[in-house]
Amino acid sequence: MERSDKQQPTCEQELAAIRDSLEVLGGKWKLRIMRQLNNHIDEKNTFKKIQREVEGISAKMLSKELHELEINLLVTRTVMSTRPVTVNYAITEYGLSVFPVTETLVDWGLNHRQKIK
Amino acid sequence: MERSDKQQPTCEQELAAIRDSLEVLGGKWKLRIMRQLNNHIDEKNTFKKIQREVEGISAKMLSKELHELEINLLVTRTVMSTRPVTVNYAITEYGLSVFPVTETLVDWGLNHRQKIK
DNA sequence: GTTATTAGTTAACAAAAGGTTACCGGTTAC
DNA sequence: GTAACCGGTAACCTTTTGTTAACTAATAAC
Repeated sequence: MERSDKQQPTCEQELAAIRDSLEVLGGKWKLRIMRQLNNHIDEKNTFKKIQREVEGISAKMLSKELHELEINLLVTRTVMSTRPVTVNYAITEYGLSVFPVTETLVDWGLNHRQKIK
Repeated sequence: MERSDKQQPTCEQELAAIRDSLEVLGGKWKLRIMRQLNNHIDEKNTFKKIQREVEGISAKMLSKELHELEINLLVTRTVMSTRPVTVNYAITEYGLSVFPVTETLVDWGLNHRQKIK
């Protein structure tokens, strides 16, 4: 271990890492929600506001997806003492790390659409 | 358009591109198959050989996934005139373009596992 | 003729993901 | 009191995804 302390992951570990990434970022809504929060990062993003702006999502799915994003430390949930009570969701510093990943997915997807058209 | 001929994709186009990427590369088996083919790129990779080496995959899924990869120009399918007939699958030049994408997924996934442990 | 091999296909089923509707508790405005 | 707004939850249904087991056609070895 002269050049680095990092172990090379095994093939199995790499496959597990891909599964982890796709589990946390995959599905129909997670990245849409993340992008929505990121595009309005200076504003208050309440549950209802997100639901209005992420087109087509139901309360059930939004609730579930936000909870999973929160567990994965990508967003924070803050109950505000307004009346009626509102809940603010915000991207975390760590949550910003998903955007380089999504960029590679965007680039590959755009290129692929050209390729197979 | 002074600095580039490329149009900036709209938000909708970016979301569509992410969907495309996840559709082509997502699911339980596609990236496993691609990695298996890439790790044995100098060898003949027949249907049965792939099935033996991609642990747990059924003939039905392997058949379906290979067909989809072929449609997306990521692998080629070649019927060999051996007896009994065998079919060789190989990654295309274009197919290699998925590996930079998978690397970012691997890196993010490995980092994320550290983060939430 | 029987068995084994390759490369699949088919049908039935189970599990996971996502959608729909109705509803709850707390609060405020009318 | 009634209706509306917020942030959900629960039950149920549909669609998508993946699994299992049985089967085919062509060839070859015994």
